[in-house]
Amino acid sequence: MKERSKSISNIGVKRRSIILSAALRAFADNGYKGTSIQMIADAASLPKTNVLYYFATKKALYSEVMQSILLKWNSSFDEVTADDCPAQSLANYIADKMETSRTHPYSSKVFAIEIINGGQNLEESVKEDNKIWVKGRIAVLEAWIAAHKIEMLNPEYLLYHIWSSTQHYADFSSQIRQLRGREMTDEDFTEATNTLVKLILKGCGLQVPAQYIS
Amino acid sequence: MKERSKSISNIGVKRRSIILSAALRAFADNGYKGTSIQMIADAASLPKTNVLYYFATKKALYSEVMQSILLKWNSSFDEVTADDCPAQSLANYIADKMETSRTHPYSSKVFAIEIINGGQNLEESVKEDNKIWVKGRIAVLEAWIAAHKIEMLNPEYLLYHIWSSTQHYADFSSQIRQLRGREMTDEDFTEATNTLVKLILKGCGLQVPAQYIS
DNA sequence: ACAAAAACTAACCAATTGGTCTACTTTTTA
DNA sequence: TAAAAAGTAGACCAATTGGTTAGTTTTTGT
Repeated sequence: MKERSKSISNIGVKRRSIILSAALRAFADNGYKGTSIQMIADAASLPKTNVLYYFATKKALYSEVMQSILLKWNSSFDEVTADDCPAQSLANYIADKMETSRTHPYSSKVFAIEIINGGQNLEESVKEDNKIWVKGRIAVLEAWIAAHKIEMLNPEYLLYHIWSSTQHYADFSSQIRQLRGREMTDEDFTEATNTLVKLILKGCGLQVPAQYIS
Repeated sequence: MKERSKSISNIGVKRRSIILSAALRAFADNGYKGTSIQMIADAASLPKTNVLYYFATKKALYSEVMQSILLKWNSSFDEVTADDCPAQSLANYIADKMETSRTHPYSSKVFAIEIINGGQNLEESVKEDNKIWVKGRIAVLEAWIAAHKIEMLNPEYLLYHIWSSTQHYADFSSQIRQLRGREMTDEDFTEATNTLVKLILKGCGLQVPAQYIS
């Protein structure tokens, strides 16, 4: 059995992915400036020059980390239309975002720091794409409002509300851990998700889908 | 009229406060590591050594910035008891936090970055104080739940919900600005506050106080 | 087996950083 | 009014940083 396709820079692909993981974690814990290439190299058990062999500059490495983050952030809400059920769609979106917070906390943190610091390192195209996405989702929310399917409110603020309350569980995990004295378990996340779904859906005057009632 | 008390190192007090302001802003925009003493000195129109004259080390300066932040974060919710009206108390708390986001965005950002990065630079006593505060507030919320004044839910998650959704307007202001194409005005903040109050209070099964209906 | 391509790495470098030292000026105090 | 204290600031330093160079080792296709 040959393994041609596998062998083409297979090792390179693996190393790159190891470096990207180490970098993601390091950037989340220390910020862009607070992370040195040496730290990433150490975390990946590689010499510094090897990291620079795969990623020409620190900025380039950071950019790729950021890109890999944004790839993970697709959700079922992307395809929701005005014909879909608001309660189900919003509940699923909240649950999706909470799942991302649980499984990819470092991604959320790196993104958060980037935005807090002004998003200077985000490519303009990424910002524009996001703007388009938001416009589309707001259109759906407005259609629901017009059809009296959800309460009247500024849809923009509803989106911010969902983003902030779900991402909080990733970004502020250290504070949450400190307050409870232990890490959030999977069960805790389920309870938190159901609480959020209930709070937000009731806030919009919607019934909570059965699957989100604990 | 003499001015004895005023003259004692008056200039020092002023300089220190100017440096602290410049440092707050710089830390918010660039993170701890991303901020150099030189940057702060430039922003304060002082030579670098002058900054180090007032603050022995960068860490010491950062600590003082952090302390000044936490001082600003008192709110009427601190004194709320089980006898108070949940709807009014929670609505006021949300409005207080939104007002802090509006008037002290840099403080919120520096604090957020600190927590996201693990809170390594926060003194243990600060964390303990916060833990005690949270315990006290949770006790009040539990009393409200027991008295059927608000819906049954995990009070901890309600607190996180309020923190995250209000602080979002400070921390993620660059994203919000990008999406709307302009800064949030005071009127926008009022609308956002009222929207949040409505969402969260309805979520808890409470009536929105008249003053928060736009 | 072997040449080319890919992967790796030690040694090195210029720039920036936090911080010190020293000397000077201004302000306060007795 | 003179000494002491507070404030200002240039020159300097060791450590760390991102990045380069130049050469070696390993992998690969033929």
